[in-house]
Amino acid sequence: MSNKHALKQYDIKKYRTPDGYTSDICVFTIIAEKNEAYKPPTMDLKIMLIKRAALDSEGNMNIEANKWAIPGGFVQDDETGFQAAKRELEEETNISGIHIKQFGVYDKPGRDPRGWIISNAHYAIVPDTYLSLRKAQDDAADIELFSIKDVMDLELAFDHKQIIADAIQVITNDLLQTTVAKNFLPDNFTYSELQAVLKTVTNDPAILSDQSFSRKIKSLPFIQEVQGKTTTRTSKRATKLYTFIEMDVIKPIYTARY
Amino acid sequence: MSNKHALKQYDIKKYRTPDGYTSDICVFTIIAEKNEAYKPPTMDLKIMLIKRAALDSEGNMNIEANKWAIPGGFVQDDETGFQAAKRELEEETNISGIHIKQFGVYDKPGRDPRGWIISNAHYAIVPDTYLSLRKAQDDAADIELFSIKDVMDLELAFDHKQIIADAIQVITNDLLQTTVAKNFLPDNFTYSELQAVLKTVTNDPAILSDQSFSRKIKSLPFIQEVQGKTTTRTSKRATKLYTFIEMDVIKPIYTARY
DNA sequence: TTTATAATTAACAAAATGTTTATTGTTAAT
DNA sequence: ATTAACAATAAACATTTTGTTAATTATAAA
Repeated sequence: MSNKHALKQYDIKKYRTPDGYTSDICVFTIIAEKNEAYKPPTMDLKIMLIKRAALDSEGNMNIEANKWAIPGGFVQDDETGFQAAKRELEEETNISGIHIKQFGVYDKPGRDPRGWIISNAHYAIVPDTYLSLRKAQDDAADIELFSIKDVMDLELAFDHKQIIADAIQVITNDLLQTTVAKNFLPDNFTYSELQAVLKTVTNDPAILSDQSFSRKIKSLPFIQEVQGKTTTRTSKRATKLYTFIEMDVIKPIYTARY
Repeated sequence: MSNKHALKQYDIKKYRTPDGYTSDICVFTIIAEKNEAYKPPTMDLKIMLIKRAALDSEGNMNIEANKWAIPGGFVQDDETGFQAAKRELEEETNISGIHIKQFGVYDKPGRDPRGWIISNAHYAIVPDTYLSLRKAQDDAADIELFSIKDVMDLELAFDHKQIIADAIQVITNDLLQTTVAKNFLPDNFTYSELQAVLKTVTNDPAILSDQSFSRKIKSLPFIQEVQGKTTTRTSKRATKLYTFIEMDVIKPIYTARY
């Protein structure tokens, strides 16, 4: 078998090559909904979509026109899909340091009517302020934030419905099982701000309960209390601030409580 | 920006296309090392590698010759990378129903000297019996199982060292945070068999302790005791058997104990 | 001055875990 | 036939953690 394998690998021209390689990005942001003074925030997880134009630059009917789609573009031959995602997103938002993670490949034959096009899919976490700003600047008819509760009801281009469904699943897992939530928060945050982020993706009673969560946060090894600094963002009373510690955390499902 | 985006997507011929799209597979198996009668097994997580031939089918020097590599091959234009992985693996092992999961894309320019080749990487879980058999059948000089503790010391082809390192990280996470361990086990297994699988990737004391683990397994919602059936595989005394229940499990790191 | 309210602490019962010590059932050795 | 060995459990109990409810604190706003 390994000879067969070697043969296959060698004879490169035998194989048809893809017609394109794109990098696509599910851009998530969390907006604070009822952000009243001295109140803990209520948050909602949103995804940014762009509306495909009716006509292309040459005045012809555009493919998948008027449908909502995730942003993306072709990967250049001097960059990785990850770098392409980063480049495109930084062009889009004018900010750097965005958290991006690759989560899937979409390559089903026929997924794009223009040819055999491989999509390398990423998700990105963008602080709310940037996207709200961006939307205000542009005329913005073609860019919109959708709640993850609503987005599956839209008519979406290509196989983007599947990509988005997968992205929501992955970011939900990551928010709960990694420290990626830090990318939705300021460096120093209150327990209720972290709690609000987690509440966008879980109903776990231990996270929903203020008393339990504010007690628990003190014993988490990947979170540290910031000494001598408080805020009144969420309460009239000065509130303790916390910060994430860089650390890999893996907790087996076999040792958890049910 | 969305116009720029639409333009980019339309003008497909402007972009260089990849020279190839491959599907590569890190094949993991767990072999029971000291499998004495009436003893709980001691297991070791292994990865299957193939040795690249010195010469190709035309008698020329092969690229990356004599180095160890993960199996893989080109994706055909009528299949997905996932299907290609499945096809290649089934050709290889002659078994079906293998658990396969996509975990990464490797597309760094220059990663393959033959051109711009995108690798879609998967990991597969194969029961030990099959691979041992296979190895015995072939002359098998070119196929070998390496312990994940040793594999990083080998000279590996292309960027396979990175791919393997990532695969080990991913399967470690998955073994602990999902029910994927079931693919290493018979349908009905004892607590010590499951424990042996988990011990290949963790030192968590709650998993290492026989008493704790055998007590805990009864309360896990995704594992069920098999009524009226026992085995003496691991002990002289008849031992209870368990089975996995199909179920998604997510346990937040924010509610775990530390 | 009072009210309202977010954050936090206190208190305590209930549940889970760590740990040590028995018990059980069976094979293999004497 | 008896006994030693041993994996799998169960039992017991101290310790830790959690769920829950109630109090306390601090401060803006009425």
